[in-house]
Amino acid sequence: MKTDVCIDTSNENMRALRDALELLSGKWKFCILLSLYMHGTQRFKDLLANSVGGITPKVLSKELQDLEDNLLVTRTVNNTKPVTVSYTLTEHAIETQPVINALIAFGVKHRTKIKSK
Amino acid sequence: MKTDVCIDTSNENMRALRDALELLSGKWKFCILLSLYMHGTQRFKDLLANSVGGITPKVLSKELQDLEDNLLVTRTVNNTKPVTVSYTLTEHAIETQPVINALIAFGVKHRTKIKSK
DNA sequence: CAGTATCCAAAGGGATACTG
DNA sequence: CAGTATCCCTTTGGATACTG
Repeated sequence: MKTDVCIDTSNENMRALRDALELLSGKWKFCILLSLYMHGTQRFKDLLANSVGGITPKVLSKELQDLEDNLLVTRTVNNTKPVTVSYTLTEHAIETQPVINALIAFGVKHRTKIKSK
Repeated sequence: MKTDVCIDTSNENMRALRDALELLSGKWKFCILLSLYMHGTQRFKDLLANSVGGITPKVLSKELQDLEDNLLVTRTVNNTKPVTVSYTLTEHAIETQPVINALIAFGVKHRTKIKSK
């Protein structure tokens, strides 16, 4: 007798994948990270109006908090008048770079693939 | 005078990233793909009960249709009694492998990072 | 400027039962 | 076995206005 398919809940890869998705899945997190990669440190206003097109302040605020809680971005209040706030990637955020690069590569290839359908 | 920050809507990377996310974001798509990578061709029942823990038939059905529409999986009806259906990754699905690997790697590292908080 | 508050619509997803 | 159908709840996200 043979147990043919193992249950993936007990699988480490599946577990790690689900962890990653729980944090990063959704419409905005990767876009924010990419924007910070490309432009470096940015202010709330810049993320809102320029680099992450279409996001609203409420959503951006919430996404940035999630990223901060998970040690992927740092929030810095600047001594300016009026006060400005800067967001920067942490060292740990480097770990997301391969994911983003792979997603972009897939997006590019997928576009041409679907076009030729 | 200097235009300091470009609008990312016109950026190819951001565009590709958003395309990829539109298709692959969510709780299940990557899990289904990973499961097919690990176990090879599988039947609906196996994906449902064994390899993708927790998904319901309605959702699995819908996710598989999405993946099929986007040329990532192939659906095959087998000549058995009762009828069975097999799902296999397409050649094009190889393009998602780097994303999944990167997500898993991130998930592993992120777990240890957050634990030590 | 950097958010929050409020309100609301749509999508995602789960439980359960049912069908060919 | 491989799905669909129905119902319903939660989450996500958008519009808009407001505050320190």
